[in-house]
Amino acid sequence: MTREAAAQILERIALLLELKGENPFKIRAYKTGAEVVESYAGDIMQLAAENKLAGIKGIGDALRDKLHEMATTGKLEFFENLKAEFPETLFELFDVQGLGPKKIAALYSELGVGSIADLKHACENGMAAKISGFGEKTVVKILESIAFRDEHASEFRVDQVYGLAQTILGMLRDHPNVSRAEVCGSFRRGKETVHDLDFLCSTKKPEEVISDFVKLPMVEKVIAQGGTKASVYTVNGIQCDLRAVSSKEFPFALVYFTGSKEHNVELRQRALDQGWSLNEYAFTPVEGKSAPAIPAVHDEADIYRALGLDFIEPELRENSGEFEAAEHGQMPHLIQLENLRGVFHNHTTASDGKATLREMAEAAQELGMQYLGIADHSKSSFQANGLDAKRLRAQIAEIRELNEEFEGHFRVFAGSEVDILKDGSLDFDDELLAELDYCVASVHNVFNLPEAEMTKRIIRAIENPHVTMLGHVTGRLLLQRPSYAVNIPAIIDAAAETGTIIELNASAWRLDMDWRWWRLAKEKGVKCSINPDAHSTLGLEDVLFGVRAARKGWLTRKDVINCLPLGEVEKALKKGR
DNA sequence: GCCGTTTTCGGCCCGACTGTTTTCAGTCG
Repeated sequence: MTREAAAQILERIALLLELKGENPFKIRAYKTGAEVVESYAGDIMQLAAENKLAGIKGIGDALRDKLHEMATTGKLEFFENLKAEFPETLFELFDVQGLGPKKIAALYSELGVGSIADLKHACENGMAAKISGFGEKTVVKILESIAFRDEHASEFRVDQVYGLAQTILGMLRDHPNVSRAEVCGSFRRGKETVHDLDFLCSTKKPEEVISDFVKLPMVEKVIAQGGTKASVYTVNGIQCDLRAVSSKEFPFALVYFTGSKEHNVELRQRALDQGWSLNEYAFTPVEGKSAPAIPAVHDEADIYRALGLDFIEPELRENSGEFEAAEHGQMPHLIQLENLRGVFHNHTTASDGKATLREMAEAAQELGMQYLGIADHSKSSFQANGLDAKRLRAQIAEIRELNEEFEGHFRVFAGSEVDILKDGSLDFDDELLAELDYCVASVHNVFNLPEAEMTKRIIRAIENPHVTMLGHVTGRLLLQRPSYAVNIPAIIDAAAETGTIIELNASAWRLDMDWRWWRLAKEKGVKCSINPDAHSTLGLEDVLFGVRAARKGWLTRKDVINCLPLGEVEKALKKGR
């Protein structure tokens, strides 16, 4: 059994015990146990199998025995028995906003609600509203949350499909009969969520490639299979399509299947203006029209060039200004992952991170970074073990001490992710903020303010001269929670005026501020910081998703402060201090 | 269920908000 599977079982035990109204501290012990199993540095399942878990904080006698059972037998009887008391689909109810263990327990025991479908039914027929503690508003909120969920039912965050996309692409490229292969569609365009993965390959033997594709180990169900295309569902319910074309057709098909539809419509119109028709296979002269000779096409750039355009990066193909830029030689030189020199906004075990300060610093160096910004939560974020003034000062001292070891070739910046309180004031006083190298200000509570009030709240925070950057501007969690009401253009204006950096939170859950706003921000002169918001050493690698979003937002290395080398970035963190 | 220890059981994470109820339980961060 993998550690992920074991951790999930412990988490599910915690949920079921909550439903049964067990001692909350016992429940927390299981949750902590799940965390430990997931993030333990070392092969915890091997240790569990060998009964060598003694001394690991958070794993006591009971969890030690349970982990041993899981590691050796592949299952846990205690969990099997517990699980059998409830329907399997019950877990999905925990995804509904506003539903916690108590309400779920009431719904289940009084109405037999055991799935989202049951829940929807019970809300619509008025039964749910009759349960004590439930009312009209609760029901409305539940239905809204279900609708939001339905709306995004077949969508996936990019982190959910990234590994799969790379694996399948690798397998296609390794196939003896495949010469070129690419992932197309919204994935290639760098969208924040996708609903399927579109693969394209060039081959002389399409049928063989297709037939091998549907037999890939991760394929669970074949939806359709023909001579040149196939659709399958993989283990995680992700739909993957493959199209096989000839080498000559490949560039045309690549443009066509990358999209967007709107981009393709404009592209085809431009081809027509030139006397050519364009489809996924070729340029063809339009009959009865005099047209220039069709040039040879070997790659996508040749197609754009033939139409008098500079190459348009896939991320920009949304028909939102890219054609004008490509026509006039104004395509931005988009930022690349390799341009990043450091990362801000990261957490450690001091608040809710899983790795220590030192571990984070080592991991950042391992990734080739020149600096690492720490920004643990502030005291109002109790749930995240936020630091109070005393602990923050101790952390600053610890960072200064650690920096001496690096002798200037690497640096940890001492920061804080300070809560923006309801009225726009900050969780720490100016005196303490002044002791930091930088400060990220973020909203973590009271999400339901009217737009004007929320906007005012955030602007007040960024007007503070100590606030270097604004964290996750809208608070959205992709596919799970919409953003709170906030006037983004007004925020951008205020950031421009005060010289405040806006974060592009690179966590695949957030990607916030959204790529759609970055061109405006850039025009106004607002700088971006691509922040992984890492809660573990692995989380640092989320900058990858941030760079994709930044590219989609037309950003270059000049727009992103963490492309600056160590010697220069410090200046960028100063804001009229 | 875990931890620490004044070695055998008491303490363990706080506060705001919402909607319901009428003083508070449940949820969320």
